[in-house]
Amino acid sequence: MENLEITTTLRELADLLEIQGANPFRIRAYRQAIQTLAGIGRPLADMVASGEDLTAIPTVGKDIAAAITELVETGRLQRLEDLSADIPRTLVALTRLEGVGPKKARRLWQELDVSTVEALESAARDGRLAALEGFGARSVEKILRSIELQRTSIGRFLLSEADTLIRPLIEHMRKAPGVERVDVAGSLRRRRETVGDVDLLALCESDWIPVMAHFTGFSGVDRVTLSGETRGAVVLRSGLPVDLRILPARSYGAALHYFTGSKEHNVAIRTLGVRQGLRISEYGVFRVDPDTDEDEHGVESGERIGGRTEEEVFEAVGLPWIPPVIRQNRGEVEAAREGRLPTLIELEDIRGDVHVHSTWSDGRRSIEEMARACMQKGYEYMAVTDHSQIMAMANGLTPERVRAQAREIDDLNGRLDGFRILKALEVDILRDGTLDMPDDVLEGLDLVIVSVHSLMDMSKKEMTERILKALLNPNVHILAHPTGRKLNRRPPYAVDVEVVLQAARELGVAVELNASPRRLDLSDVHVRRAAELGVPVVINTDAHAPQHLDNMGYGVDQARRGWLQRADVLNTRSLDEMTRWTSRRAA
DNA sequence: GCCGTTTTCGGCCCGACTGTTTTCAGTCG
Repeated sequence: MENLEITTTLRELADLLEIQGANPFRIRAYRQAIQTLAGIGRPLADMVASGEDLTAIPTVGKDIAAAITELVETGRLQRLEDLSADIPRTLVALTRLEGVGPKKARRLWQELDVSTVEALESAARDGRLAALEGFGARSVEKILRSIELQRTSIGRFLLSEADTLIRPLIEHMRKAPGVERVDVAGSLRRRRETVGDVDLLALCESDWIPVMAHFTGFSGVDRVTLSGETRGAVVLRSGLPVDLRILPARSYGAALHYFTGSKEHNVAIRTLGVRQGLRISEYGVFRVDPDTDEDEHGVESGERIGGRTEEEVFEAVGLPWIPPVIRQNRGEVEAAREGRLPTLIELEDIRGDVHVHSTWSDGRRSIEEMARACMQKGYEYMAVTDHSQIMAMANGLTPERVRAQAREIDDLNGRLDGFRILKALEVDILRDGTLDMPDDVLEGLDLVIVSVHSLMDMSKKEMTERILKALLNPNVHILAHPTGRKLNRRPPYAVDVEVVLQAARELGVAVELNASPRRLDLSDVHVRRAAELGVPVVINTDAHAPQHLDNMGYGVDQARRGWLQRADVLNTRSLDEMTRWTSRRAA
């Protein structure tokens, strides 16, 4: 059993306990353990198998260790099954809606007999919900809006989740009889921010039947939805649907291209082929024989002129290989034809992370630990950007604590060789656009990030003005997670991104591409626009623990989807260039 | 439910905001 499955199960248990009204600290204990477990790179199943003491993991005690062991060994959790006999598990889905928490979910169930999102929607529409004490017209409206959003994003997995969930199946398929290689295609290969399913390709020149049996026989399979000779489909226990196609070498590149998509990109490529008398399909590139009747076109009729590799497919239509991340039919075919494909930024180009939290606010590790983790990545610098004081829950910094933190950073900078910690803050943009920190404090910092964490329901006009006002403060360098969205959870707040980008250009402010897989904010489209406008983009992880620094790759993927090149991204610059840029605004 | 002692029970981050209230519960971060 995967770590993600274990944490997902424990999370469901915690959610149900909360709806039940259990001791809040007990629930917190579960959540803290989930948080810790989510950051553990090693498979818990291995630790169980080798008899390691799981209670050695901080926040994991006797009971949670036993739960993990039970899950690994039996695939089930008795206490969750007992609990769900009393409380419908579907209530958990209600708490995913904005404005509905455990208490309201419980009341909806007990007082309206509503236990599913569908039933809640009916109750909202026929007036029963508004009649319930504590609910009014506005909350009904908010709930309906949230249901609508959930409906459009339902069944989609975060890119990071799909990466994790598919890995064991790929390893499994690499051991299938006669399989020479296995590749990911589809939206996962294109690194889309969320994926609905995963497409796998397997290269096999021998008998395919045992390969398909190997696939459907994988231990993580919940159900098999399709099992033919060349194509199979399963749903994993995690809910992730996976398609497999088995192909011979002569078609493999064509299939990889075809199943990588996007659909729109494929249409563009096929159209190019048609003009040159070519038929391009997942089986290969074929020269159409004009003497052959239309209905005599078998899948492999005509002269095969390519298909072993993707390069052959592109070459057949006179193009260089196009990176999967930009195969969106957003100009890449034309750019390829004209020899002006971008040289996309790479993870190795990144030289620092300038949005990192520490235990001074809501981070989980000290500044030194975070800095050492950055050094291990080969970075030259890191900015500590703890929260400002209005983020009370996050233990935000007062001006006094900012000064105290500066002394700690000075000390560390004196000790860390070849690395620099920048004194910085993530300052909240208040309702009126002023900043949650006096200017004289900001003036003493190396770097100032500003962001919105409250009052996200403002009108577009108000929110845009609020952010613009914040950017006008000459101490501000970077606008973090500019739209506030959380994938599959919360829509972006209403803000005119174009106006903000224009202002950023005028004022010399950079915009962040927040690399957290849950945010990836700005979007590919908006970062591309930023680069087009000449607004520097900075890719940051917003790390609250060392392992979050690994999310940089997700930010880079997103940047690549937005066509960004190294020069477009601020934190590809050296420390000297970076400090020159940060001191420029104040000058 | 976990942790750390005060060694076996008490403490565990809490302020802002919303929508509904008329004094506050619930949600969010």
